[in-house]
Amino acid sequence: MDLPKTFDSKSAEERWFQLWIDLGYFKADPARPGKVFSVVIPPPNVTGQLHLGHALNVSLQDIIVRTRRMQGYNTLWLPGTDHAGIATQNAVEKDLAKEGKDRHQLGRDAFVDRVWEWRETYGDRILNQLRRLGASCDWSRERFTLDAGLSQAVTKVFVDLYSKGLIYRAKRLINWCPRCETALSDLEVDHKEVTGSLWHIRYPFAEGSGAITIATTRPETMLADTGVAVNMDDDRYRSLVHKDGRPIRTTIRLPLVGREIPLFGSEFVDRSFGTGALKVTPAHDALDFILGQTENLEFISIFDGRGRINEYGGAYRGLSREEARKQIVKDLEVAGLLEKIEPYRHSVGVCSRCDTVVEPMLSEQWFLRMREMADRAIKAVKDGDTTFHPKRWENVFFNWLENIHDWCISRQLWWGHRIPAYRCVRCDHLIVAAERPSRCPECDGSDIVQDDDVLDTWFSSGLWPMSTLGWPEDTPDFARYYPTSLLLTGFDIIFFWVARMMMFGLEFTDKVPFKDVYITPLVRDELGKKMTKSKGNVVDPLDLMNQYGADAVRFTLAQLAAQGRDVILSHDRFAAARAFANKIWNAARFVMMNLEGAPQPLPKIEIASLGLAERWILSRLDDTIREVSDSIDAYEFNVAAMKLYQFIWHEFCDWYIELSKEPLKAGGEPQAGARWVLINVFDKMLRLLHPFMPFVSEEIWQVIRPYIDEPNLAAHLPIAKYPEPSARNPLSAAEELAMNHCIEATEAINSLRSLLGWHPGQRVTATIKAGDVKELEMWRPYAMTLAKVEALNVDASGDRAVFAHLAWADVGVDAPDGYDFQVARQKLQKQLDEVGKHAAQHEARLSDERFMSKADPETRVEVAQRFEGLQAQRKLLSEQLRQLEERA
RNA sequence: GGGCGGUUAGCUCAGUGGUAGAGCAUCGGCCUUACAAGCCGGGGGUCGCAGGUUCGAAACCUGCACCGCCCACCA
Repeated sequence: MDLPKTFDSKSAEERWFQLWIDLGYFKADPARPGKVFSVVIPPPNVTGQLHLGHALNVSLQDIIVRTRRMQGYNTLWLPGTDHAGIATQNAVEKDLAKEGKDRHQLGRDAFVDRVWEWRETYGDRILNQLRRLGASCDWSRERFTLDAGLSQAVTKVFVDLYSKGLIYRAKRLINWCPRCETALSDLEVDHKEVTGSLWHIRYPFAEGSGAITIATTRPETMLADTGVAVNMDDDRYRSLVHKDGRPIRTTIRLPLVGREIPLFGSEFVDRSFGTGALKVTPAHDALDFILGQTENLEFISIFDGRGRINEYGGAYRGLSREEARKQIVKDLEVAGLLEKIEPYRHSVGVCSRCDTVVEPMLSEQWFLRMREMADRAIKAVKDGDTTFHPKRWENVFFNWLENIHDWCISRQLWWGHRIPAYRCVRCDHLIVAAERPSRCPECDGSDIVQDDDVLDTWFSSGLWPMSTLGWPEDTPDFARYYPTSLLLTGFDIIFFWVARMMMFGLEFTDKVPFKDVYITPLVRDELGKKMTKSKGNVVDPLDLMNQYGADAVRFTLAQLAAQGRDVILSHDRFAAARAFANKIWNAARFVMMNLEGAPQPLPKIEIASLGLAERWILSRLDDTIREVSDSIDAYEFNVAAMKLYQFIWHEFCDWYIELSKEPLKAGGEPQAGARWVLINVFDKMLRLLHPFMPFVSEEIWQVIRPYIDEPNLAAHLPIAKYPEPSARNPLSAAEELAMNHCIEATEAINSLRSLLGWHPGQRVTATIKAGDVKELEMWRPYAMTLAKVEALNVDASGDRAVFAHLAWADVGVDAPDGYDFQVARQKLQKQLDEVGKHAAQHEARLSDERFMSKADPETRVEVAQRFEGLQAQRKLLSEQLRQLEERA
């Protein structure tokens, strides 16, 4: 069969993926017997656009999922998307803004309809992009966090946690985003360094004269000040808060407002900061909130939901925080109370979704008590029920859970799971229930309204491994596939997601939701920078796939995914992976070229009757099978990828294909043997490669498939049996050694020729003589063990095939005309020095009593052998040098 | 302020106690009927710095420097 000269990745991707789906290869069946391997995908946001983080994540998952499936596991990889409450709502709001509208103009119902429309339009986009990568999910089981079943799980969990007393309602200081107009959890606040100012403001005492100067970065919040604090040990202020060893209170008249507020001492105040005096705004600052509680201060909220000054702000009412700040500073200056302004670098909290500076606000919200659940999650990991890879992430996990605060789970958004809490309009009685109650159990009133708030999007994500499998129903899927085998995700959502799944899983099923957690590194650009839209350094995986093919993208990401490292992109690597795909493709062309007229399938051949080279490559294949599957088991994707690369390119292509040319030409038994080995190795190799490069492997495998002799041979690679190494090594120990020496000797000959300046370009003729092993001996004393072949006359033009023959033979080489003995002599001398140095090192070691008594015996033998080899090499190099000098 | 990770060839990275490695780049030589997206070869590294442990350290320990990240209520 004729194959085109280069591999067309695009057409292969389109053809095979659809076919695999149509044939149902990725469909999981809980009724099927066998060991289970189950994974739920970290659901991308519906608004999402595929980025390299997804590509890495999905590639690695697909590698292990495809491997397990081929290994015969009952495999489920469940895909889906997350409604991503705040993110999606923002995206749709932005879309609306283009039409000059905002969500309030639409109203809640119309807005939510609009988001659903958005979801219809874009929700599948990212999943299609994952398919483009070749993700072998069971696409018939696709889930969405707002699906009916998943929503029921959310409701059940909320109601249960409420009845257990773990969910409660409380008025606390929370993070408020004035743009999104919702509460945020601590995790949803990013911290950003900004250059602001430190305003020094004089706060006059209420009685008598004088004032205390406070320093603040937020003068506008002074409208809500209800106290001023100093450190009680601060000499400057001690007399103001202490008298005769007893605390006293000095009263301050708040400028611009006129309210009287107390001055008090507190250990929380840092004497060295600013003036050592702190204005206290309990309703708008976390530290001040604590001070307000301990000092029993008044809590005044000065901002409305949009961050504007509210009705308590008097003349400043209606101003934004920025406007209020300007105006207040100006007014203070006019009043002569502004002492000075210093530039000051500090960090502010911003909404991680819209970058708006968040406002700490006093607000009544729903909270989830975390302590007990967190302790259980910690214990589960400590007990080894769940293991992180790499292990160090466990410490990050522990650290967060140990210091966990209660989780603010309510959001004042419109897009998400509505909180199943209801209130009787008549008597204000609160009812938390799965179904809307028709009557108030307290007053029998029928006017009942549901809580307007929705749940934090991570509340439903936290149930993902359970809810997607049908929980709380006891479905066959849930029974069979929960707990899942592996969670593969990025470290950035360990807190948001991994920890919460652990806690919910343990709380509701008494089981960890996953046995292993593989944490992927962060993908960075070529300069090592995090890829963000604002930096404009985002590399689109779709572009990469178009340029290099999906296989090359997957393979490269696997190669770069060393544990514990950031992934840094390198276009060279993608290009190299594409070249690799093409290399395999061309190897396939070679094989097919040489199968003309061969029977289908090829008749089985006794391993023992095969030639040495044939048995050698089979032996190397066995090693590779072991190494690749072990590496995958250990989640060392980069190691597995490198082993495959090395074997396929540098052993199979560079060596075996060259070695096979001779027997293929010879016909008869040698040809049949070589053909069988080519097909056999290629087959196994493609099966190993398939999880990494599904498309090129399938494309080729289909072509060679008719020649494969296997009972019940699978129709396609995704369901083909994963290779296992042969029970017995096809090579004897002696043969293995000989073959390795053969390769080394060949490389040595090449090296020698280069070293001595006999470049292939000079077209020297080498005469290969059976029986005379001088030249090889020179380089490798153990070359004596090489197999003997018939004498050949070959044109030594630098071809691997020719050298393969050289390696099989004993070589004598004559110097060409015009050979520069001087240059050769210098190079040889350098080589000799090098070898001498190594030999001396070894000799010193061997004569060192401490080494001989303390090193383990194996090492001693090894060193002794190496020393002997070096000695022999030195002797022969000297001899060669002597000869050269003689001839010169 | 606490914690984590990194520092190995020009670049991107493997290497966890025994002669410093790979890919890419570079240089020299090859169009050789699978593949020039290829083949053969060369050059290039006091393994961030300083101590320590050890017969032996890139690797283990201590300290330091620089880069990056995470957590934290310094106004």
